Amino acid sequence: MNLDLILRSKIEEAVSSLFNQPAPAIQLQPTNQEFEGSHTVVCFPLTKLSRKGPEETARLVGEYLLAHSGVVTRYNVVKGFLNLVIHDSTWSDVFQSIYTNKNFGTLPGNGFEIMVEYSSPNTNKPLHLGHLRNNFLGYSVAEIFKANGYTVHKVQIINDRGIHICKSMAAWKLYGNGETPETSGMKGDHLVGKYYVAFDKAYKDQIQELETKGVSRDEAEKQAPIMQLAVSLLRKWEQKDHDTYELWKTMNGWVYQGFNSTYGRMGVDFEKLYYESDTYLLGKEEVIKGVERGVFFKKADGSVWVDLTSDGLDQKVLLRADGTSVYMTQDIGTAILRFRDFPKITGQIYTVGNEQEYHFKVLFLILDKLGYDWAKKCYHLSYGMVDLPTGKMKSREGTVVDADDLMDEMVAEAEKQTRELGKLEGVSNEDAGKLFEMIGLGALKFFLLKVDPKKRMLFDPNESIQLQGFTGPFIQYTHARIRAIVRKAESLSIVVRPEDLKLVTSFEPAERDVLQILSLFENKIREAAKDYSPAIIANYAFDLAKQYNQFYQSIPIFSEEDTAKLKFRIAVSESVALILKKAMRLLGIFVPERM
RNA sequence: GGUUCCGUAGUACAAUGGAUAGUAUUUCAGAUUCCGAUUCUGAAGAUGCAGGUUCGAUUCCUGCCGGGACUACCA
Repeated sequence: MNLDLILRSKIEEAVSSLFNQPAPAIQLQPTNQEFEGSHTVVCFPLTKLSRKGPEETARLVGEYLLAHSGVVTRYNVVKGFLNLVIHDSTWSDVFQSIYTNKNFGTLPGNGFEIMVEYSSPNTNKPLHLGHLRNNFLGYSVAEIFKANGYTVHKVQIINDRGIHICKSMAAWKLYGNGETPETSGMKGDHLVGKYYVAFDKAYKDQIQELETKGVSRDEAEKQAPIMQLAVSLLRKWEQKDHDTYELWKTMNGWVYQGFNSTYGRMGVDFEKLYYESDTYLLGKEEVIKGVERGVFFKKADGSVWVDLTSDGLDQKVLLRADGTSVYMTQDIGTAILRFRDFPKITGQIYTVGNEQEYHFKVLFLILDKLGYDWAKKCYHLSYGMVDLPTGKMKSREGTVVDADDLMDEMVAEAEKQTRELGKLEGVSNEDAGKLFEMIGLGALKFFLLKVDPKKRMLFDPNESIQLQGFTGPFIQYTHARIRAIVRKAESLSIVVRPEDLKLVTSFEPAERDVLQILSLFENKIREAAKDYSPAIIANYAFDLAKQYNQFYQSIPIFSEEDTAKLKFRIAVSESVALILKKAMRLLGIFVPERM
């Protein structure tokens, strides 16, 4: 039973019966701490129907609920706010339904199928801090949709072709001496990234050298030998030149190995991978068909464009004059291919940074113009950049934070703090290692997810790993401590049966507060899916943990004589632990049994 | 220039148009016979500026100030 929904329907009933008019949307919100009650109805909007003052209107609704709802035991009116006190027997019913429903927080299948794309890296360098926000966000949103009853397909598109990888290939050919991940001991993606950096350095040097010889900057950029090598590799690749193609495959293979180990550590997964090298040709076909159908047009030089001026945007190129495809062309192909592969999906979520908002606006418009009705069901899950306390993260300023390095640091910090607390007696090295990993990564994920995705955010590694405050480890700790309590109860042979809960007929305020927030979980999951925002779940989990700590502090459990009350409190603890666990799962945070 | 996002305590984040703007952290003052002292209680501290819409505005509208992103035949 969902108390929120019950109350809403009762209030609607009250309004329509009292004022003989259909009820408008009911504004129901949690009651402020300073007033008695748990739910508050905002009655100002109802005054138009009642043609009475706000307080009188609230009083009438309150009286009606008292007489007819069966769940309200008292009410009070402050200005136009109607504060409702829910009957303890109703709280008891609500709690029993949560406690006995092991699937609480997982809504039944709704028959819809969607696709979530996230990560989608280039293959010329390792993942960085921005990718972490992307991966955690995409993974979490996918999990949230699953919990809402959707069938979800997690995918990514890998930008495996183009000048960027050819740059790494060029530098490797010139300076690599046949170095491989095996001979160098480096992770494959880092090795390829090293040559991308080497390319950049050599390129800059060569430009400068040419400029001192009097060549113009534009010319120097084109003439630099290493750039010419990269361009020739790109051309050879497109002609499927054997050696070039093999080198490309080899180096991409190194990168994929590196990525896979990073993804494994992050705890994210994918059902299917798409590669641009497979989709760009389909995109090209679609564009050419579009020209034939008059959706696009060709300029004198042979390049193909789409005109979006009627939609308030510019003209946008789709094929270059030389017939090669651009980023947009590939994305058109990828989208179409995905809907062919998964004909039942009703929508697609693209997890991509907000610097590409314009790109996706254009992409969805183009797909719509091509006549694909699913174009309207595509959504760009846009997120803001992640800043560091030390300054902005920009690759050209050399302050990119590598994802692997950052995870190492977080885990090392978790280890340091845990050791300082001296909590590791009797824990094997292997278990301790797993624990540091759980805490370090939990801190990282929670910190990146607790902020509204669309906002630019500041990541402070030190703050994130604190075991107190609005952090992942605080949630993990609370869960671990509850599990310890439950184990203790089990060791004392205390068994809680659902019927035991009926014996508790009245609650302390702290108990009611925990029950109230417990009962909101399913609403929060729905809200999070509607807003594509794991931040809602993160905030909920923190509130629940905090509320539980107050409950735990104010009402000691094992010093009680009253066994009914004792069992009730253990059941509350179990339920909180279960829901914290589900919330952590939705956020992709590992769940420790003890810390 | 155009489009767009953002400006909330020292710091970092909240607030479907609702009550005295929440929470964390920091600082200060306290509590704890106990299931795990990584807990709890109290105090101090904020909506960039100017108008408008209304019973009511952090939220919606207009202008200004400040910051970011986009505005490539790059990906």
